[in-house]
Amino acid sequence: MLPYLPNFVQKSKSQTMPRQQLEKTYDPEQVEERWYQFWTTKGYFHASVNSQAPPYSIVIPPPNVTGSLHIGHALNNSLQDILIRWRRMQGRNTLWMPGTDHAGIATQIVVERQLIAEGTTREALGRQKFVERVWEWKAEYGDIIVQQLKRLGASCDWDRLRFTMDEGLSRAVREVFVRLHEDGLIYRGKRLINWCPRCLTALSDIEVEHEEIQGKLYHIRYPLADDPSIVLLVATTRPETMLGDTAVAVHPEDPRYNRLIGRKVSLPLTHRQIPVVGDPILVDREFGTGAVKITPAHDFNDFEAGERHRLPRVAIFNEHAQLSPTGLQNAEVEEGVRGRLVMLSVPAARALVVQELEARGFLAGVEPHKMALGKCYRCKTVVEPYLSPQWFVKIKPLAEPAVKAVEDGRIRLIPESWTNNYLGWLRDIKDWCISRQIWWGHQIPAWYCRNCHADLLHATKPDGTVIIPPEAKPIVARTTPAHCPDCSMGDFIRDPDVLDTWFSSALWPFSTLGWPEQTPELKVFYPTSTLVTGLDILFFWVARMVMMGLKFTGQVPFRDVYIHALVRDVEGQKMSKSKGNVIDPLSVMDRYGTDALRFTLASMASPGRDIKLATERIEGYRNFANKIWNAARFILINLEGPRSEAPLRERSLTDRWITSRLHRCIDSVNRHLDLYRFDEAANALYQFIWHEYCDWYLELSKPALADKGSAQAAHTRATLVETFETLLRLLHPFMPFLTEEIWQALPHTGDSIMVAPYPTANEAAFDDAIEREIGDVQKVITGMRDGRSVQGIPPSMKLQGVIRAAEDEARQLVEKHRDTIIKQAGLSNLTVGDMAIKYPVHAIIGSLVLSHGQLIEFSIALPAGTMEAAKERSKSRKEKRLSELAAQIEQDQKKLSNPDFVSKAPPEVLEKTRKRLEESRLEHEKLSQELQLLRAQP
RNA sequence: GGGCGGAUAGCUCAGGUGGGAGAGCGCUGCCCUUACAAGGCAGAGGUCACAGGUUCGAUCCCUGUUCCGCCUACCA
Repeated sequence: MLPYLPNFVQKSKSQTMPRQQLEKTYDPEQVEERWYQFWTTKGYFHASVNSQAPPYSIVIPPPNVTGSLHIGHALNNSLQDILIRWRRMQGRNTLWMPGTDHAGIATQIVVERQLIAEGTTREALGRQKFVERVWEWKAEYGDIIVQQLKRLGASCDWDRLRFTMDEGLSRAVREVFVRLHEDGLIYRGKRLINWCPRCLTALSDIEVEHEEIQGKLYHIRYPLADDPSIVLLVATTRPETMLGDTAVAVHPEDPRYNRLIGRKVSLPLTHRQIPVVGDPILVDREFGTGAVKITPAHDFNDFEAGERHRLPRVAIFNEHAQLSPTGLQNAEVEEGVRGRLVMLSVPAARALVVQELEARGFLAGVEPHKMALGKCYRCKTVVEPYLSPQWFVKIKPLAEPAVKAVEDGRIRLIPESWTNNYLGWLRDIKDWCISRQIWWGHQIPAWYCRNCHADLLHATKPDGTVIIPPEAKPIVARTTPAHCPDCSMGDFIRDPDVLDTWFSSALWPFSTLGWPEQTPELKVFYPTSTLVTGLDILFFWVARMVMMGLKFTGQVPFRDVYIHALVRDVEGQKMSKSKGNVIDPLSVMDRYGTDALRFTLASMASPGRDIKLATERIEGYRNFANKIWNAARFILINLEGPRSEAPLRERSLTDRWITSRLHRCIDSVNRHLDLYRFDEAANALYQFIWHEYCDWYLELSKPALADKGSAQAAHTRATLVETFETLLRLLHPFMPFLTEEIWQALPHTGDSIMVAPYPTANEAAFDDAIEREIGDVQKVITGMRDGRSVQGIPPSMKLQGVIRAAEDEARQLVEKHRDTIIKQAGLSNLTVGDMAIKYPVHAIIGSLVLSHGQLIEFSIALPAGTMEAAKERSKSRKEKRLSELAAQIEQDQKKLSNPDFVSKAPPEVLEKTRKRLEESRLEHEKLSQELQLLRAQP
């Protein structure tokens, strides 16, 4: 235990310096690592499968192994850690399952870049060597993000750290693939998919980002084959694809064109003639010219139209999205143009085709047109629809139960407003393309018999990968098959594709717990309790986990899904390295401390709203940490002497007051955390600690502590320790390091604050009467301070005060607290009496109404000679207040003279209005008198 | 094109079930009052986007408008 003694204790013991000379500011740097070490060695993060306590579990959204902690991670994981620490302190058997994601495309890109820097390439290395290289890379850099999470204070169960490419998780992936295939929910087919010509792989629909751009709509003339005088005008945004057209569609009920259905047009720039077909689905009569070209190999709608009309598919682009020689040949493009077109990129091809069409009079017009452009979410390259054999998950049968689970409340989305989004997406979901043409990832467990496919398996890609044609028959199995079921030979080639990274992520909640084994972990911690995630991966990840969880465990993977917002910069812009507006959480932690960062993020996590983060805000919470630090210093300095064991009711009014307020704060924090209102919980803590505990309670406690030997001091010391220790526990989930550091220095029981019990509100401690009474005292003090502040009187100048009140009750209150008022309002003495007693000669006067409606008047004497200026300032303030009151009075009078209001408003509102009116009148009358007095004076 | 969210103090945002507008930061004034100048005390600052409606009463509920985000979509 000794090496972990906090700074407080070490310093005050090891050096004989007086306690007052403890560090004045909190230094997070030398605190954080020490306590994290301590927690880890003590094994506090580890969850037990043998515990009898009710479980609470969260699986981390696995960050990419290539990742470095960004502010989004910081938010996501701070919130998770708050929940986990809160529940752990509440006594739950808590598991926070950590891990990382192999991030197929992203990781492959990183390692490829490294190879290029070394002067070699992935292709030169070959698949096996390349994958080895990625593993080496992972071994070296893969846990950077893990270290960064630790820096953030994340209390993950690191003993259980997982990786999506681990053997266990890979086994789960294979198992799921095979079972889905057996159930007919996975199939292979040649279909049009989204293709990234830079990554050279297929992408799923949601991996395509749509960007609205100002494009052009081209009108092109297609003359009838047997009567060139008749021209069909088609409209397109992609004129270069016309070379691959295999039909033109018109609406069957469009009188302008329907007589042309069944005839043929000559496709410009080619030797081909293509049919005119009628298609009510594809064609919108209102749009463009009412006639559409059909290019089944390069457009999703056209692909489907092509199926309907059994049209041939002419693919003209290669995998790099360049016009391929064979494509152009198949398209029967005129020889003259073909030579100039070959190997051109899409934009170049478009320019040339348009130019050529125009030169020959086929171009009828160009108009501006807004359209959406699809881009690869990893590299931002424009995505092409590309015809190729791929693996798909038939998703509808999986989506339906996932819809139901949310509909019937087995899964709750928070905030609820995302529910419709989620449901809408799932109800309208399309099959999921899961194969990727990269090397890093889970290779698809499908094999092809070389013997049966002797003629089919010869072609290879430039990187040496064998091309498996769509008609090849896959054997899907958990391990390499021994014999071919058809020919019983044993020579196989494995499908070279790997699975979409999100395929393995979808299994995360149960694969990390050991599935398909029925492990104790799975029994205890599944379904998990809460998932905390950003809305950007609601579809990518959350929806798919629900589908897979239900399919393979029969249970939902989690009960609550808390969806937090994105972190943006002050301007509301998405943070990105290229814009240079990133706030790096690591440098924030260096500069302001981890606790300040965590508290900032928590306090800004309002539901359904993006977080616009400014460093000033973080600085503010760094100051908050320092404030707490100094409150702790104050308490430690004043701790000498016995502490009373007396029950609360025997303690002072202020002690009872702060206890009551503390328990309201406890109540508020717990309630808000229950509702995932991290912001409200954080704000309640901030408000209470700074503005009630420090600003008032610590100040009010000073006189009581002055006489160390007094019984009063013993009571107050006890209250200080009890309340502050409780407060630290209450704050711990938000600011784990600071609270541990201080807690260890305070009298406490237990080894660590992180396993101490979380405070619960004791309603018996709530005391309305005392809160009202102290509230009145605060009002009097503030009123008198205001008076002197307006006159610019320095705090060091003690003034004579007089308080008058007509009612005994009010005078008694003031008498009871006279010492407090004298001290806090900076008075030299205080005279209390009825309305007959005199004010000092040079005095400014004020008045206020107490909580029970009694009016009190007060005055503070000013130094001679300052009266003239003081009167003016005082006058204008009183005038202002007077007009406010007048407006208030008028408003309330109007209400109360309205018979509808009196008869229809609820009684308590009526009562409140009457009381307010009465008090306003009282104060108004008093103020008028004071003002008159001021005016009357020379 | 659909869907969702937002518009409240100079800035960033809170404001369960309608009943005297709040916080943080910033700003102004006075203060080094031995826990804290990363601080204390006090203060200024708002036709709650606009127009209607419901109601005794609307920042809150309803309708419409404008502007701004986000998600989604195959209108060539």
